[in-house]
Amino acid sequence: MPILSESRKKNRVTLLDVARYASVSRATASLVIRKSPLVSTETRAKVEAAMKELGYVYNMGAARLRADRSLTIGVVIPNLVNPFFTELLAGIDRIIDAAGMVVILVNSRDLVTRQETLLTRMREHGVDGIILCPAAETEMLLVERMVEWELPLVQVLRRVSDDCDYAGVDYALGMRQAVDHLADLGHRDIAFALHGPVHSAYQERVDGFRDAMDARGLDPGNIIRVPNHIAEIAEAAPLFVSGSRRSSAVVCFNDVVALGLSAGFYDIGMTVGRDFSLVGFDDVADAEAMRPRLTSVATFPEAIGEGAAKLLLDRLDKPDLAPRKLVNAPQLHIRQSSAFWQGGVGGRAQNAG
Amino acid sequence: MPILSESRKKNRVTLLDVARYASVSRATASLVIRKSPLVSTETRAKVEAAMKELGYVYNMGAARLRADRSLTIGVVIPNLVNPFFTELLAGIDRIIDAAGMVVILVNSRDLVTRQETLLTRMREHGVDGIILCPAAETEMLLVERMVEWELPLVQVLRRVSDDCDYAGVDYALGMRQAVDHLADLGHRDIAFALHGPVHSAYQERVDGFRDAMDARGLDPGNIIRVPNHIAEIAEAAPLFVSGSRRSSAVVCFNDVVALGLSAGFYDIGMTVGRDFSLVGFDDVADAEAMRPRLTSVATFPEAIGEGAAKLLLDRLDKPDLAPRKLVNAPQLHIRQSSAFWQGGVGGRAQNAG
DNA sequence: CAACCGAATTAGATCGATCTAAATTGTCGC
DNA sequence: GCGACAATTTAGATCGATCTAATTCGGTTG
Repeated sequence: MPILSESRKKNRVTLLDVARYASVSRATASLVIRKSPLVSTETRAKVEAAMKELGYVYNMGAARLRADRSLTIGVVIPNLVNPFFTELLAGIDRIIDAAGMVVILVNSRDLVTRQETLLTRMREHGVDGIILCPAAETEMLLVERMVEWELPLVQVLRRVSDDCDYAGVDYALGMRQAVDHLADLGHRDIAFALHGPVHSAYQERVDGFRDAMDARGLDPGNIIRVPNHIAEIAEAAPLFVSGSRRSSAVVCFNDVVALGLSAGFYDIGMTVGRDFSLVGFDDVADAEAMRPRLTSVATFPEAIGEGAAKLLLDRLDKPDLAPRKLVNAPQLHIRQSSAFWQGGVGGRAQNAG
Repeated sequence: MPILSESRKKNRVTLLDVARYASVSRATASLVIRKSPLVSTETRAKVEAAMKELGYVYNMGAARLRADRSLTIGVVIPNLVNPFFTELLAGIDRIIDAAGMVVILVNSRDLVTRQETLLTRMREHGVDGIILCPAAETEMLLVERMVEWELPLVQVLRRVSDDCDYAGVDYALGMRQAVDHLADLGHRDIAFALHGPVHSAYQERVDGFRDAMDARGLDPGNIIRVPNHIAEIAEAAPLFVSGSRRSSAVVCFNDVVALGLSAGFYDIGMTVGRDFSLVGFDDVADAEAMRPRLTSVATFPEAIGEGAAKLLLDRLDKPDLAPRKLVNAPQLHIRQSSAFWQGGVGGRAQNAG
C-alpha cells in the first residue's frame, strides 16, 4: 500500500490558513471558493488574494465528504483498444470536462465478473454517476441493482434494462441503409459478416440486417462468423466467394471486420469495389484512410459519447426524471468499396453467365 | 452544479452502523476493513458478516481525507484517438488496476494551457501520483514545479525534465533499425516523412534518422513534412517520387503517416513493397491488418504503459528514490511494405537506367 | 498474589471542507 | 432613536473514515 511522504501533509495549506491570513472566518472563505453571491466583492478579493499568496490547493476529498458530491464520474468500457470506444470516450470526456468534472476510466474487458468488481470500486470512490457500456452477458439485474443504489447510470451503445437512460444508435436503420445501398447497386446475394461477443448491439445489428433483407425480398440467411482477432479475419474472406453459397457483397458487423475482409480479398487477388462489394459499419477513421476507401455506415461514436454524458448530467440534476433514450440516426458514407453488381463474379455468376 | 438525491445520503450505512451491528467499536471495524492482523479471526468474521448483512459500502472519500491517500492516479494524454496512446493507456490501466487503484483520465489535446488546468484539477482531486505525456512545448518548469509540490510524477513517451522518472522508447535505435533495413535492401535515397507537434520524441526520431543515415554514409537531408490529419496525408505521396529529389524508400515518423502514404501511393498507381518501400514506426494493430502489410518498428506502447505505471507505484512506495529512466528497445517487424531496391523506379532510376 | 506481558479492543481526536442557524452590521422608515 | 430588514459574516456541528494512546483481559512469572 503506497504511503505518501510525511512532509506533504505537514505543510499543507488549508482553508483555515487562508481564512486567517485574510482575517475572515473559515465559513466565509468557503463561500468564496464556491463562488457564492453572498460575500461582498471586497471580502472576495481579500480571500482570493490570500489563496494565491499561500498557494492554496482545494481539497476535493474533504469537500466530497461533507457535500456528498465528488465531481467525478465513472466510465466502464469493455475494450480500450477498439478505436470505436476511444472516440466514444473522447466525446464523453469533452462534455464531462466542460462540466468541470473528471472521468474515472476502467476497462471491463467484456468480463461480467470484472465489471462487477469495478462497479463496486467506483461506488466506493464515490462517483456521482456512471456511464456503462455493459459487458456481454450482463444481466438486467445488475442495472436494476444500481438503480436501487440510486447511483445515476447511463447505458451506452449496449442496452440491458429499459429502466435506465440509454444512448445508442439506431442499428436497424443503419443496416437498412447498408442493405438498400447494395441492393440498389444490383446485388442480390448479400452476406453478413460478424464476430465478437453477443450483446444487445450485436443482436440489433443482426436483426436489422435480417429485416432489411426481408424488406427487399432478399434471402438474409447467409450470415457468417469470422475470427475475433483482427489479424485473423482476413483468412475468412474465401468463405464468402466459394462453396455452395457465394455472395457478391457483404455487410460487415463493424469496420474492423470490413478492414480484415478487405485485406483478405486482397490476399486472394480480388479487388474490393470491383470484384466484390464491402460495406462497413461505424465509419471509424480507418475507413477513409484505407484503400479502397471503405463505404461504411457512420454511427458517430463521439456524438454518442457526448449524448451519454449529457444524459448523465441531466440526471444528476434531476434524479427523478423518467428514463430517457437517445437513439442516434446513422448515416451511410459511400466510398469506393461498394460498386455495381458485375455479374460474372460472385454468387450471381452462375445465373448471369 | 449537480446535486445528489437526499435519500442517498440519508440511509447510507457507515462503519459505525456496522460496528454497532457487530457489537464492536468503530476502530475495530476499521481494522477489519483494512485487513489488519491485529483483530481476532472471530471478530473479523463477525464484522464481515455485519458488513454483508447491512450492505456496507466503503467510503474512500472519508478514508482519503484522514489517511491522505486516494488510491487514485491521474493520467494525462495528449490525444485519445491515436491508437498508440490507447494501447499505452491499456498498459497503464492493467498495472494500476492490479494494484487496486483507479485511473483518472484526462485529455490535454496537446495544449499546454489546458494541461496546466488539468494538472491543478488532478491535484485538487488528491491523486496519489500522475503519469504525464507532456503536451508539445511543455516547459521544464512545469515538471519541476510538480516535483516541488511533492506530487509523484512519471513522464511517459515524451521527456521534459531529467529530474523525474521517465518511461519511453529508444527512438534512436528504432531509427537505426529502420534505416539499416532499407539500406540493406539496397536503398540509398531514403526520405523521412514526419508530421505533428514538436516534442522530445519528435526530436529524438528526427535526430535518430539523421544519425542512422550518417552512419551508413547516406544523405539524411530529405526530410518532408506531411499533413497532420490522417485523411490528407495521402496527398503528400507524390512529393516523395517527383521533383528534383526522388527517393525509393521512406521511413515514417509513425504508422499513421505510413498508412496515409501507403494509401497515397496506391492512389497514384504505385505498389508499395515493389515500386516503393515504406517503413512505419510504432507497429500498431493496423500495420498487420493493412495491405500490403506494413514493415514497422515496434515500440510496444502497452509495455511502456506498464513500465510507467510500475515506476509510479515504486515511487509512491519510496518517494526519495533517485529519478529513473526506463528506455524500451524497439524491434523491427519486417512485413511486405519494404522490398529490395528495384532500380528503374524511384530516386535512383536515372542513375540506374 | 502482585506485577507484568502481549494480544485484542476501544474512546476520542482528527483530517479539511460544508452546512445550519444564529450573530453582526449597516440602512431605512417613522 | 428604535425596530425592521436585508446583506454579510460566523461559530460550531458534521460528513465517515483513520490514528493515537490508552484500556481491557487472560495468562505468566517471580
